[in-house]
Amino acid sequence: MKSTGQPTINDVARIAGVSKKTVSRVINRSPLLNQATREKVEAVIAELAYVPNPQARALALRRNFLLGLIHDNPNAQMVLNFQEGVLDAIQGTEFALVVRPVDRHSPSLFDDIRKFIEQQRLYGVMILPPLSENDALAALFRELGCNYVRMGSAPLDDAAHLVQSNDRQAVRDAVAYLVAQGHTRIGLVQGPDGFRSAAERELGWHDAMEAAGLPHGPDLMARGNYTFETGREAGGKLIDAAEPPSAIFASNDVMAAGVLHAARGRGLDVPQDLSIVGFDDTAIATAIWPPLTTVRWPIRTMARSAALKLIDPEAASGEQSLFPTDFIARASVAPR
Amino acid sequence: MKSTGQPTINDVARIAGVSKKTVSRVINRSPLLNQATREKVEAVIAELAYVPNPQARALALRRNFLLGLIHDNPNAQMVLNFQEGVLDAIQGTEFALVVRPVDRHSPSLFDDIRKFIEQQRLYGVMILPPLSENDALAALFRELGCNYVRMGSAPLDDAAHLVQSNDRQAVRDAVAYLVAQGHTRIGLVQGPDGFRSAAERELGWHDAMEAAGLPHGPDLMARGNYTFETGREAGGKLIDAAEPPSAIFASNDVMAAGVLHAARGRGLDVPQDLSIVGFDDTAIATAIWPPLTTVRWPIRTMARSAALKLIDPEAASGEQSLFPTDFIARASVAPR
DNA sequence: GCAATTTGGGAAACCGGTGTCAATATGTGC
DNA sequence: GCACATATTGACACCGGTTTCCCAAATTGC
Repeated sequence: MKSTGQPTINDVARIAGVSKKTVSRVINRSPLLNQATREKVEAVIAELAYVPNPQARALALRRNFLLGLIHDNPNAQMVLNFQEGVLDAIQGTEFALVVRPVDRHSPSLFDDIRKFIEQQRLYGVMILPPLSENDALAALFRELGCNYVRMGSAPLDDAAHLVQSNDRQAVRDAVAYLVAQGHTRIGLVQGPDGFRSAAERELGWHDAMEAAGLPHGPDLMARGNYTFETGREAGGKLIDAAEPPSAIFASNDVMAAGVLHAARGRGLDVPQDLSIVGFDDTAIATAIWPPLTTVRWPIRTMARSAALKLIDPEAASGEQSLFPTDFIARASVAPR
Repeated sequence: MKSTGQPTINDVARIAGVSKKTVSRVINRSPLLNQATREKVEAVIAELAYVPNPQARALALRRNFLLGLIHDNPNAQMVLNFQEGVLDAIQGTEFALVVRPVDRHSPSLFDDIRKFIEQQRLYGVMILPPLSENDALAALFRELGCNYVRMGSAPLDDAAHLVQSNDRQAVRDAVAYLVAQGHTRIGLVQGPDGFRSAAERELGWHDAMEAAGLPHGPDLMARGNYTFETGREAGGKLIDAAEPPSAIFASNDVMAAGVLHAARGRGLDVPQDLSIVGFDDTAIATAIWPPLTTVRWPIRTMARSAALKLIDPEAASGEQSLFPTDFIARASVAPR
């Protein structure tokens, strides 16, 4: 007779006058169960406020109900939105979300992740860019028999293991908008080497410039690494060129803010002297002046989809895995 | 003979030629164990890459190794830094971090949290502001027998359940800095009603103004709710006043960015015409122009401390629970 | 050299669930 | 009224660890 602690299935069984197994059947909505029995047991469950012990279930079922999120992303808002999206998906289920920030430059990265997976025996993991672009890492998950979903900006894997946005198309459209505003020299601040998203966004710029018959040589390109400071440097380089652009597309919002900073430091007015477009629509896009024209991708929805793919692959197989982006026009672009 | 799946304690015991219990003793570093036996078992463990099943351990020990993080914070960078700090603390242990974003305005907030705690049977939870300021919530955790630590800007609880920064002192110092720069009319953009941090920061401003014998009436105060937009409105209100301030302290960085925005919209130069100071030192502080003078609080260290308090209360009892802040002088302040 | 005391390690029960399979009612066809 | 199918429930082993209890071997004291 234990009075302390939460009630167990044995307590419920004893009080309801049935066997453990019957209680288990009620919990799991087994169809072969008498209605009267079910109601009797449910009444006791409600009375005791009984909640099944997930650890015991995990042990018996040989799988737990933990979803992992592995990330090393410089964009906090993005990571948090992703977490919220996962929560949308697991709301009301017995799943929980375990987070694991990592350092992608750590030499022990793979060991750390392996240890994490083996220790926690996760039901599945979700991987955020840029880690998600690492095929060796995906191979590790397969080797460990751990279900996974990668979040990406381009085809990395089969649909079952991926949620993605079409960054190339999105940037193509964004740059086409600049062209429609009369801009003919449009600079590009590239993202870092090794980021798939950076490569895709560069391709989008390239596509749009080529389609419009506009120049798109290396003198219109400068590389950053998704940080404010590198965006400022790259922007400065483009602005200081012999033939500076009248508009710049930066591969993310933070770098776009850097470009803005560089322009202002040189006495340029944005958007009159220079139009700027970013990517991500994070909080900074509306926290700077002028507010930034940018591209929003539905990260929360994508996160929900990623979690569903892990929880219930069959049900999610009908779900899309390529998500559309939104172009958000704000005051940082003016007609030429 | 199971070839698939991870090795269990039984596999180790069989191969090492000892009993389960002996293996368990090795894992738990029981002292009453022969050195030779220990080494033999350890060799087998290493060979099989055996990792104890945390679910089974959790079941047998009647407690699991999950730390929960409950938050509803508008500041993504802060939440993420906190997560990283917790990870610092649990690195190398068997603990994992489970996150749970919530909506503090949801009518089912308490039910949701109660369900979360009961379902997951967490080892302990950490609560971030502003949720951490809710005493009824703390009472809920006590009722549920769930260990908790609150993160706060002022005394909310006994030291064992709290990590805090001294916001009042920090703001007092920051405003004193403005006074030292020759400013005599210094405005305050308050944080939202009901936020303890907002109240503390307001007190700090009040302290400093009073100490300097400067005016600190309601005409120098305007309220925001920690968002950019409200910061912009509050800043506009102060600037448009009959006798506008030459410097403004905003209770967080995002609102400070809003004030900057408002100033620029009215043709003021920052810092020449208006000096601005923020609070938090989040990413936005250096992503705007001019970079923001602000106050940094050691959130990552505080998070580490919070996690330690949960994991090992005795060891952490010596730890401080009041953390010092840093004043970060940048270009958004100029002498009057 | 023998009893007393440590020390090392095993057997079995247990944590709180689930799966398998058999047992017990109930209903059906003849 | 009887053999048989079917619906409902329970007994028991099991998931992979830990704890309790106890015994055998090794060491010590005399």
